[in-house]
Amino acid sequence: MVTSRDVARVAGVAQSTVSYVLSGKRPTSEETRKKVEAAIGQLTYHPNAGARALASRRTRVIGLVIPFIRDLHMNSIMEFISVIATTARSHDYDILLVTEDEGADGIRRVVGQQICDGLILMQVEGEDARVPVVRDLKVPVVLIGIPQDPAGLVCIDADFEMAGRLCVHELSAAGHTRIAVLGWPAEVVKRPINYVNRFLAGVTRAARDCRVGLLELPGGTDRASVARSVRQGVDQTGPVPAFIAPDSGAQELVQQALFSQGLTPGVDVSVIGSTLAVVAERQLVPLTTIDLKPAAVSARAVEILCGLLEAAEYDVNEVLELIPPAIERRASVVGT
Amino acid sequence: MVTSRDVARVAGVAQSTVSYVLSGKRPTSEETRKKVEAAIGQLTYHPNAGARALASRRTRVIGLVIPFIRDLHMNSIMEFISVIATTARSHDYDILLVTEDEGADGIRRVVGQQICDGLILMQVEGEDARVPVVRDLKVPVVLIGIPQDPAGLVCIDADFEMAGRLCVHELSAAGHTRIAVLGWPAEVVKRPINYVNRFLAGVTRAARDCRVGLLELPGGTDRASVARSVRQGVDQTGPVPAFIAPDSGAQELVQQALFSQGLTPGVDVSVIGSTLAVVAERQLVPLTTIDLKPAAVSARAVEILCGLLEAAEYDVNEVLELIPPAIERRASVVGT
DNA sequence: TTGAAAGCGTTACCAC
DNA sequence: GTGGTAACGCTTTCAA
Repeated sequence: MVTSRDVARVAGVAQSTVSYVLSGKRPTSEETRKKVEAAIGQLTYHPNAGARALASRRTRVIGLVIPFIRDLHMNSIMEFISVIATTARSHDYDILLVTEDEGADGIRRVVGQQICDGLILMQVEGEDARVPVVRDLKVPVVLIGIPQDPAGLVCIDADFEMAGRLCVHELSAAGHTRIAVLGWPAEVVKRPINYVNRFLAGVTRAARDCRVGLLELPGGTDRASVARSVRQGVDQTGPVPAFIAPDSGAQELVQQALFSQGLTPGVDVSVIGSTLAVVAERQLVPLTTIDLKPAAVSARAVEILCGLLEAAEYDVNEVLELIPPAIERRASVVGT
Repeated sequence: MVTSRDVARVAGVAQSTVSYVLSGKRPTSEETRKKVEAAIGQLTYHPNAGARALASRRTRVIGLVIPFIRDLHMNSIMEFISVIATTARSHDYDILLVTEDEGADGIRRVVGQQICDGLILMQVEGEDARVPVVRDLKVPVVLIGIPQDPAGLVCIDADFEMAGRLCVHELSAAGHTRIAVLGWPAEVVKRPINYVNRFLAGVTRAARDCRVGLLELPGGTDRASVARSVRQGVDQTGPVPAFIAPDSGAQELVQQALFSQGLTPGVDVSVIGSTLAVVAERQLVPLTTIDLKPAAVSARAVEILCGLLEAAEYDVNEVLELIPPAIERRASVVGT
């Protein structure tokens, strides 16, 4: 392995000078910098990460705690990871995976071993076992998702409350006076996942503000239960309501259920969806969608953490940042 | 930070003894081991990863080169990552992410900086830009997927050839004499992805062996083109053929297309699928499926790499290991 | 503007 | 079976 000593020898300077040229932490003459850079290129020198971490007490690695695979929203998780890794690299950080099934010990281990400088927690839920662990860690941590008690923590998430409001306002503006909102599947709802509540709170509040009638229907991931809910909404007395399908998995099923009721979304009935996932629209009639911007959320999480890591002091103030969703009109929403 | 010196002081032994107790690289008396372990527990000591890497020239980190997000098979990618991370941990290794968009430089960087001891490359294609880079790296590398020229490389993948054969044999045994096989979508086929060819080679060979007629139909990810292909298969003169739907994304569409032709899979027509993905079966009539065992493939990749890492010598012999798929009969396949 | 040298916290060799 | 100590390759302080 080629070391900074080799570079120094070739460049005819001291080893420390090589270090300073690389870090820029002290001024160097144009001449020596050239010499050092030439030597580095010639020898294809890469500073040894372990030695650097040992001496500088900084690893330039971020630990990413990924959720245990639970077959829900796996593709969205992949997008998060991909964006996080890329954004981290643009700040000269690497990503180390910590699987959730390692639990609290896993988190304490990577911090204890000083394998990474900080942590990002993905998919933080209302009552998350990881939260108490990270709360009194002496490294900066950024949570994606808002736990029940975010006091003293740095959290970021999509603004689900706003997403709910946008859905209702969009439909109301199109002339709808009755809206049916499908719930999330039971697997999601039974755990205390805050974004569900935040979304529904937004919907409820906007419905009140816009004076539209609200019908909450059970959600599901299977064709039968979604079809049942849709039928229930259609069978109400009065005009056919507009539908809000907040879970990406259900959107396609909603379409199909409506079609089989003789209703064409975007023509006879309005449907609006909001999703964290890169929903595969290929099979769908394009519709208005609320984009919760998972990429923006992930990128911002990294930016925030890198900011904390570069800062001199770690005495972090509580942060709660919500990324506003974008509304994507891919087809006009019609009135009933 | 608590160091091994602190542990040594508390335990009343030499620092080197602490190291040896941890590594087990030399015999220790029961008594001192107890003392050291007690001190470690009491102080919650974690060995510093950087110092350890520097001194031992081993990081106990595996670099995982993940494919650039291309919206195809993202959930299967997530399963791979999850299993790889978990398996690596069970061998006391951590996973560092290297995104494919960092390219050759990214790979050379992590190896050069000695951030990791070895590499796993996911989703290796026929002509893969990463292959020439890793070919002459002085760290062990395991490829998931078989490149055009696997000479001198350690490769592992699902046995797609066998999967193709199994599909045909299964249908032939059920009495079918005509089989229609849907291709992969153009996005997949236009790149030289070897597994597609391997699967089709298996199908072709088995069709010849079993003397069944073979009809190759274009694949697709949209409802229209899949429906067109299915109709084409059904409209042939003679009995309705059995269908092979190798791509997970198309399976659901095939079902729907058959239904709308008045054919019920498993009753009027046979369909067999093989998939790398955790296919969402929720909307499907359960059918016979070829399970390509992505988890087994990923776990084995890690096992192989760990084996190479623990071995004294790195002079790796070429390896090409194929994991046989499992056939899952979730409904009987009927004859035409 | 630059060089010399003292750590950083391990591992592993050499004595005993 | 155990202790002392020289690396490992870098960062950073102190002198010049």
